[in-house]
Amino acid sequence: MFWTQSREHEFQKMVEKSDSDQQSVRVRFAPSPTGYLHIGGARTALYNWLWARKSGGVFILRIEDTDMERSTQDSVEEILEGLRWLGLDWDEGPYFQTQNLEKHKEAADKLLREGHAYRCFCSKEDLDNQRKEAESKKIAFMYDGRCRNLTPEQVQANIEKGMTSVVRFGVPRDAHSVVAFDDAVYGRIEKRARDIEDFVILRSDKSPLYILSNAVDDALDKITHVIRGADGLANTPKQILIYNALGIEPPIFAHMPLTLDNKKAKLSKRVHGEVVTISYYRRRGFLPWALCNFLALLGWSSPDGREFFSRDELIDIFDLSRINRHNSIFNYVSGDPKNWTDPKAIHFNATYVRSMSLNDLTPYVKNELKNNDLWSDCYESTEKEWFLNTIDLIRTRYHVITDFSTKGRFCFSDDFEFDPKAVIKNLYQDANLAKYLPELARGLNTLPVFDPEKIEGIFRDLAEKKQVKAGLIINASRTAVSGSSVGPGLFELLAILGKERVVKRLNQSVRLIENA
RNA sequence: GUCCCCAUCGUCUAGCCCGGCCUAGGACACAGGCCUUUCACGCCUGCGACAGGGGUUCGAAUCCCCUUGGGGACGCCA
Repeated sequence: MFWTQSREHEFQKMVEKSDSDQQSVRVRFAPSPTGYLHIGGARTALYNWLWARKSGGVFILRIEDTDMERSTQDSVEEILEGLRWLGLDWDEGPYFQTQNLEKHKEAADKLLREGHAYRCFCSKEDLDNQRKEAESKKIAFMYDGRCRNLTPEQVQANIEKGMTSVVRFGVPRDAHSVVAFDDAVYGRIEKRARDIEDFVILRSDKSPLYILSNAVDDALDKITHVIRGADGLANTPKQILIYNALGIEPPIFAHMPLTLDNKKAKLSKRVHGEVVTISYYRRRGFLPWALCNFLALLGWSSPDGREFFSRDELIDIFDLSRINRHNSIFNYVSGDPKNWTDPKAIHFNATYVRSMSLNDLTPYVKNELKNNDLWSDCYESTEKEWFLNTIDLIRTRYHVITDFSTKGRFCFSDDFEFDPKAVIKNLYQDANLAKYLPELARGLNTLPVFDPEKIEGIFRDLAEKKQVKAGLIINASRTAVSGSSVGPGLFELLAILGKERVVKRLNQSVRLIENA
């Protein structure tokens, strides 16, 4: 009676469509907005996105916001923001599951009317007690289906008495009934119908449950491949049952193994902190594609053993069939400042930072410098060549983009810090440095061409003249001009910094030395 | 407790489907060395795994069974 003619028609169309022509691929990422976008979610989104792009299909974003109490707008924003940053652009959506609530109810009504579902008047308290008791006796609890055989008259009578009811799906109970499907990753999965309980699809307040909403939305969105975490594996037989009862061809399922922590527990912000959130990687200076590349390899491998791929290369080579079946571990150990996240993830980022084209890298560096008041527009005009040479020189030892504004600060500002250890090691080493450095500055100042070769000549000459090892003045100079004891080859570095700044910093360092 | 899934170096994994090419390959991490003005990069070397037990077979990491271990699901959560 609630089932209107037009809705009926809609489902009918769906049925016809699904078993006619081979449709193009449609996949979706369907997060629930109850928190942040995390590593696991991003990986799921990535695999869906890759599959869509590979097959020339459509990637849909659907926000499953039916849990009104826990869903927040902030969370939606963060998820969209995260996906955008990762570069996982969607073609449709974001759709919101709550928008389809009526359709979910209609599907439930249809199931009810056609005898695939029934009203259950058992109270929640009653069931909870049964469950608890079963648990204490260590026996499996499954709803016994006692309301399944209520006659229409009994149902009517209960309703008139004002009893509340939920709608349960009536799982086929023929002797050897089996629900089976071919998972694109796990292969054939079979489950005996007798091991599936009559699950609830509509609450007593008539609101649909996820298991129903999700399946109906996938049908409505004409999803062809459901690529999701393996935690959805156990739900799948139930959803297949729903599809079958609705007369809809189920999508192809591809369950991907889960990513756990090094104790094989679920990753969560609560216990692991920000390191599981995507926004953290953005803040810590990760390149979005480096993260994607790393994530892609958590549960998937290429046929040729390669690990680094451009976007297009990965899209080209990615395939559902090479997703493996065992869970992987996100190798994060807390309290290690160097390996603050999975070391392999850092390795990927560092490799991208030092090997990607300067053209692709520059926007990230620009943004980082801007955020730290180190940017100057001339880096894109008059000083462009200098800027490019500079980041190319310093990037080889950087791991993350933030390094450009911290470790690399001395290149873009005179206001940088001196590492106390470096000062002690390189500047306090020899009191004569207070004389050598200004002398060096004078020598450098005479150079008409400030290039690495000429600069080195000045250094070597001075070392010989003073009868000291060149390393002494080289290392002292490094600290004097950069504040650090580590960095690129010194002569190249000085050439980049330019005569004026070098001479000034060399002379100023005398004060530091004299304070020793 | 029931059902489902999984099992190769510390971690990510190749090999498994279609047994022999596997004294098990690669990557990260770690250790040592080379290069070097430092730190990186790079290069070289080392460390390091087929969970255990049965079968099948001339031959098993690969096939089968059991055990063990791990994960997931079992909500009027999603």
